Amino acid sequence: MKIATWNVNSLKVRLSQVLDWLAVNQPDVLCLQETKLQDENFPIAEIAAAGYQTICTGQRTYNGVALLSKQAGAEIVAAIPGLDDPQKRVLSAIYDDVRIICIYVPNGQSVDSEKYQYKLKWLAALNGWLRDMLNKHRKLVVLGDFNIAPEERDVHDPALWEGQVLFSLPEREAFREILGLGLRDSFRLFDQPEKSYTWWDYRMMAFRRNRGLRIDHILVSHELAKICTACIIDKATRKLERPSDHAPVMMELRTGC
DNA sequence: ATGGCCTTTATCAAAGGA
Repeated sequence: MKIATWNVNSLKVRLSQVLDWLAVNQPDVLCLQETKLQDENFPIAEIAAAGYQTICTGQRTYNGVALLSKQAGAEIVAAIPGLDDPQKRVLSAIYDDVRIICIYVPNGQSVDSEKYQYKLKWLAALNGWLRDMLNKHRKLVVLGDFNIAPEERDVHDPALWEGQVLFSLPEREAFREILGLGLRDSFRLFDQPEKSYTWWDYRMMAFRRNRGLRIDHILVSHELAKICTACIIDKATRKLERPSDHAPVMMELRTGC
């Protein structure tokens, strides 16, 4: 079972790239963030023609998440219970017997902003929800754009980023606490190339210079970590014309189907 | 050096992203 995540930074702009990527990589489930589409404008027909079903929850201009899958998802959840949040950042369903939770964590803007406080509050609510979900689902995947680089090796220039949003200690601590609930960072279950990142700024030729951050993650419960066989970042999409600033991340499980 | 680039929108300037 192949499960992937990709912040596409507007599905309207990136639809042809997503369809190409599905055809080449054949994931069972692809989780999208920053679709920036209201549900009535979602390209369900084009995605169906490519052999994928859609579950989406979107809003105009900002945010928006979706699940594209070969098989139908069940028991859909589209918000963190108990968190009053109009922003569309969460979507979850069960595929086969795996509970998949797609998230788009708030960016935070800067550590002295209200958006940063919202980010920390959002992460605390996510933590509480994941604790409940892990109690109910031994086979659980949490993936998406976390907007957090967990460790120094996930940042091209840790000294430059020290204390900055995406790498500040409170954010990294929130990430660590989520792992502490009983999740593993699937990317780090395997040997990986040094300086592996998932996001590069559009400016300053950041991709060409590999000045990036690893902020998109696929976390797996301990039961799934035992059958996880690979996790890769697909940098090829970042070289396309009009790329998303994020690359897809894909993980594979040795499952029965 | 506080910019740079990309996307969206009640557009031709500003906000948000990361």
